[in-house]
Amino acid sequence: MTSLPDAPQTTPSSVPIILDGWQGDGTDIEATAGARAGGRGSRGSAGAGGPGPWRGPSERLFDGLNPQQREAAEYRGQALLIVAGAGSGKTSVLTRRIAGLIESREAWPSEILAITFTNKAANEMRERVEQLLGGKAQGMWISTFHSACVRILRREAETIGKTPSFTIYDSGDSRALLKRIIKELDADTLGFTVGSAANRISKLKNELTDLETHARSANLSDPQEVMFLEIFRQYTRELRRANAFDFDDLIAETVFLFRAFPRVAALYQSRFRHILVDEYQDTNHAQYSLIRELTMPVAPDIADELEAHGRNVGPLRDAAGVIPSASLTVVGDSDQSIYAFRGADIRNIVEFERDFPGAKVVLLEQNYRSTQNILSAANAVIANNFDRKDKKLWTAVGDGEKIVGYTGYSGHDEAQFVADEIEKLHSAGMDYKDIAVFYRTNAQTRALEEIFIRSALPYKVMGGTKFYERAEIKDAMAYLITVANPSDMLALRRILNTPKRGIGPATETQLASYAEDNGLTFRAAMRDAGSLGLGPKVTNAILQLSNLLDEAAAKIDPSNPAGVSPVADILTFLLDGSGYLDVLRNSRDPQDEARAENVDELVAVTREFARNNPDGTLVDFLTEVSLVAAADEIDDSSGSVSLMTLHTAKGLEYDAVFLTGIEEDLLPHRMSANEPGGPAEERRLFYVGITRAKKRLFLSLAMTRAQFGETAVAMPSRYLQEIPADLIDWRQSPGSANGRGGTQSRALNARRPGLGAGSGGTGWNDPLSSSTFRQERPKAEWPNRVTGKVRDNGDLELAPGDRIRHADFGEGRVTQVTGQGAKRVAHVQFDKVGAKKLLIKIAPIDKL
DNA sequence: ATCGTCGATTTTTTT
DNA sequence: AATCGACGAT
Repeated sequence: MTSLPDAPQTTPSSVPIILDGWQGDGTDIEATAGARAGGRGSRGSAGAGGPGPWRGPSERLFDGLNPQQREAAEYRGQALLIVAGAGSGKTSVLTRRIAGLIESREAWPSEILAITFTNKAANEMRERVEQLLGGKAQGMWISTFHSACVRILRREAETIGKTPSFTIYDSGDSRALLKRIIKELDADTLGFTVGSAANRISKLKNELTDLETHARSANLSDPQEVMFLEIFRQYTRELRRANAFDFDDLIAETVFLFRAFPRVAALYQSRFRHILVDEYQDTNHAQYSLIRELTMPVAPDIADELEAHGRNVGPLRDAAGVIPSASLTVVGDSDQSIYAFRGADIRNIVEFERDFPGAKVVLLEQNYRSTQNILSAANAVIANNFDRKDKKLWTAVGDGEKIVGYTGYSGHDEAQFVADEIEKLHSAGMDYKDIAVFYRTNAQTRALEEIFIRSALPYKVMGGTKFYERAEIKDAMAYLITVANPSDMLALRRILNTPKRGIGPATETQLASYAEDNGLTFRAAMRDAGSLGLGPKVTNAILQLSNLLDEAAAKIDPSNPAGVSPVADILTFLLDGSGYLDVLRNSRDPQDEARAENVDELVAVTREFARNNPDGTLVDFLTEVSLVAAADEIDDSSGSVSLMTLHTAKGLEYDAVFLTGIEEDLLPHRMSANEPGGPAEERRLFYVGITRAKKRLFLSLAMTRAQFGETAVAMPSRYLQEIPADLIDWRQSPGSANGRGGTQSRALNARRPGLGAGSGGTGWNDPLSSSTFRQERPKAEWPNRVTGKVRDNGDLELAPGDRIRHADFGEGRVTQVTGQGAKRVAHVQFDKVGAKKLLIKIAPIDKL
């Protein structure tokens, strides 16, 4: 840490003092650290380079920016909208803008609030800003909407009747709660499902409609409405009793907090002077409102109050005594809006200029990511969405290679194509980590994974069945949650009889009614189990669990003279004391072994957490875990191919991208057909996928796809025809692959008149006539058909030169064997289908 | 209270 | 195909 020159006059001197007031509950690690250090981080070049504090940011910061980017980074004003096409370098602009504000002394780091879409993006942005500044810039808030709101809510919890250790319910928890409520109310008879109720409640919260407001507008003569109201009421009540917020509450409750307590709002309004929001096109109404609240000026009387409470906001105030609103920068691209289903409102960005009169708009159209062929495809596709401002991405890097297309017979065939092409790319020198495979639905991973495992391709599935959603992890987490937040009945109920200790539903009900009758909490009732007149075995079990939890609670009690234990210790204490791990290890269910390993992995995660956050508390850990997103798991150094949904792919880029399942009913998805604006949003999703690719783009689909265990015929996606035919090199085109003659498919494949450079024909750039095609590959024996069975070849010994027979690929000769033990891989030159790599243990092969 | 079996239901995307 | 819940036997 280099020391900083004296506080510059241009910087409001109030800031460090404001920060002092933020140390209250100690949950704000960064701000606290920043305050102790005098509200600043160390800075390399600021003092050394410029002669005086009034100078603007140094030239060095803007190196390599094009004129538009530079304008966006340098503009100073109340409101700035950066319309940033895909790959146009918006992160560079944002980071330099932040670094410039700090370096020129226009702002302290603690006056910056930057909102990103994922934690990963936040961490990257923080790193890049610190890199630009040549040191740590402590006190900046760079985080997601949800993380920022949690920090605010934990700090202000008491104001709204919660404790700072409130639990965050993820969607799974919300659904579990709703399931109980719906069952209790017999609401399913009125057609309610967990999903529909969860959706509706989520929508309402995203619109900032709370229970009372909704009750006022509800039609009480409709029994379904009445029932929904009751579900909503009970759900709200249970959350309150559990001292918990759901995901949507995090945003909505923060807005309500600000609206109900202007003085609390003023703390944040006066602290954050520069607010930057990334992916603005995906903000929903609640998030929009949050930004509006934060960018409100502070009225003179409230500012007086702040000063009366010792916050020196004087230097911020104008002649009328008002603290003017913070400056707002938003970055977005309406063509990449893909979250309407969860309330994102494209109008937030489209109407930004109306919302913030006098706003400056900067357009970034030059793309630094992809080749022109890829961009031309993207432009052509998105041009079919009508009500949009025309915008054309362009690049200076040249055409690059053509897009490759492939139509498989089945999802497995398609997956095999993907695996083969990845192998080719890899042997041509491309790293696995620079390759990604995208799909519309998580269910599509199955076929891909099956083939990838057999091909011994290193891959990683992002999101999907997340680590933290596994039952054994949720169990272990429930122990921790119960310790941190004893009111959380959902968590307590989960561990009550996990592992099995003889406390069944009947006992649970007795405990609950005992608690009710005596005005106790459920936990207190457990401590009193002796006076319930239950069997000695059950009584003992309850008391044992109760003691275990109490002892664990003592370990996080700050008043405990022995000090606070690290999260890892608490977790192992709970796992040992409850016998949870022992039960898994001694189980004869083979899957339990893997579960035990997962739990061990969680312990490792807690250790890692302690390393990264020396002062991190149990609540900090639980928060972090609750707010991890699929994209956060991506480890750039992993050396594996990344598999993810198109939604998760947003904001990422890869050298080579495979877009799979480009079929009707999948992309666009069947469910989107009825939604207004659905097909347009699906097109944007396709557009987002295309624009992730830097050098190579592969589009693939299948003629038949397995779903619900049945195989259904699939049609090529309408969006495929929107790409000019000359951009795609079809290895196996839908035209021929679909030749079997459905009139529907012909209609879909027919070239619309006047479109494209087409010289007529099918419209598909078709290298294989359908007759040769079928002759070569008779439908009866699809070369890449895959049997769903998992085999175990045990220790089949193979050596170079051996002849083998593969269930799908026919006969071939082993050329090489690599790898060890269960991961032994045979390189086989097949007579008919060429070279493949196979995982010996599970490949459907026999030695001849 | 626990375990096993049968049958229903499932798949859109996510913080 | 696979998971989840309901129901019935121990």
